[in-house]
Amino acid sequence: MSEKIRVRFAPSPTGKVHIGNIRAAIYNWLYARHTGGKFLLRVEDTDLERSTPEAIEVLLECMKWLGLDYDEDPFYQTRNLKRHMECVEKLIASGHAYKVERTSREGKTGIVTMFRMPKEGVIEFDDIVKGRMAKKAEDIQDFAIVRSDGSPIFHIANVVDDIDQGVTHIIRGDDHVENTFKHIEIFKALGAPIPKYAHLSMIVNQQGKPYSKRDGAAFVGEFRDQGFLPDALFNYLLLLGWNPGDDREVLSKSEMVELFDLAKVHVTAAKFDIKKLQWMNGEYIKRMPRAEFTRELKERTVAAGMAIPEGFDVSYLVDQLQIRTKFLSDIPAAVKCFFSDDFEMDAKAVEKRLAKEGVKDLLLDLVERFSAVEAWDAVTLEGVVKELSQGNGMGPWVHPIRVACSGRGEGIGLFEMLQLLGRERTLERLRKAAQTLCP
RNA sequence: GGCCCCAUCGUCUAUCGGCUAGGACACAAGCUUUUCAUGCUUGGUAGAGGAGUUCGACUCUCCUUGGGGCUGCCA
Repeated sequence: MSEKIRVRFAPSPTGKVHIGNIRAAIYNWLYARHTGGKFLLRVEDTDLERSTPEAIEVLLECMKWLGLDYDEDPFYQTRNLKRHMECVEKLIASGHAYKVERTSREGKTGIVTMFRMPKEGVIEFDDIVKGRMAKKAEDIQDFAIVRSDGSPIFHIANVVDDIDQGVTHIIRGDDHVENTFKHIEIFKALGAPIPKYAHLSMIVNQQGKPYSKRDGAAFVGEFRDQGFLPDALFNYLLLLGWNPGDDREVLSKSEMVELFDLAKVHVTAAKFDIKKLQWMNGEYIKRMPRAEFTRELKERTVAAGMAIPEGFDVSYLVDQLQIRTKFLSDIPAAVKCFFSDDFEMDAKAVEKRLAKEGVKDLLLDLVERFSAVEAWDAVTLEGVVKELSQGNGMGPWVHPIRVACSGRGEGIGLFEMLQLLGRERTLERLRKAAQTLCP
């Protein structure tokens, strides 16, 4: 590759980063890393209302969270205003643009600068993902590039910035294909080389409409808050429109970089499937280094206002919990029964497992039997229940114990849980449940 | 309305003319000696419709239908 590849991610900061947008960033990043090119960031901050320092901070945070490191300093569109206007002057001087009085949709009348599209011929380009694209020039109207208040419009700012940043490949959303025909003419009129284009399909909802916040979490921050891992989100978004050509799905960053091929990106829109993302998240949690999961467990426990007592076997809990965890944010609820006596009793579980005839006696009987065991460990305790069940299934004992001791119908292995709880607390909870929750 | 793009299981997809159409998620059943999970096994469900090209079409061409995008002094 003789030409040095330069791609860019050019979002306008609005305080939230949409997954469709960040997927474009991911594809840009991967393409740059795969080809050894540069991944540039351009902040299109011309909407001064929304492009606050906070909004920009959110954007940078999201990129950092996902590991989308960029080369060179961020390029701020507002700082290139002078160049935009210089280019507009050039276009006017060369006859490619003209001023005219117009009335906007809002009814404001003023002088705007229009770009003059050719009136005949065909504008065409080879899109790396969509293939040959062509459109008759006559089908595209002249369009405004400077507002009546003198500020440059997206089309001119975007193109001039791409020229100034030396962008060679523009990888962006599908919704820009029509703009591309316009932008190509601007590049030509300015005497600049025309970059290569790759248009990415959109992420859509179950109805096939563009995926929006109405369809669920739509912004990167929401996924983070829900406990999704950045690498899982990254991996899932990548797979939404690209695959390595074999059956591999969970890929490391280096595999992604090595295998990514822009030409194999799909043309069709992909429906967002939260279920598969959840599965992917579980896969990533399972593969998480143990030390990291342990750290997360400790941090999240403390952050939820609980303390881990001295001598508590965290390692054993990690053994039990890591493979079962789908969301790191589920950790506090999953560990609460170990670090607090003030855990919620799931009403449905109580109804189903405790509020039944006979359960009270069963629990009290267990208290007695458990009191008698010498060694308080999972194997011994399981032995006790196994003996009681006489090979007919431990369900009748196991479920009430679980609910009585943890308040929930699901969790880590029951006897492992009792071992972690310790004799005193287990007996106490069984007694309490028998007395207060059973008929 | 005009212009552009798209079309394989419910979903993400493999297939670059030979297919008994493969994998993953989800779902169902079973196993892991009878808990919650994990893991494993098994199962069902797909090429929008119609012409054409070809020995042969999911793969190529055309039409129809359906879906999406654009058509701003938004980006």
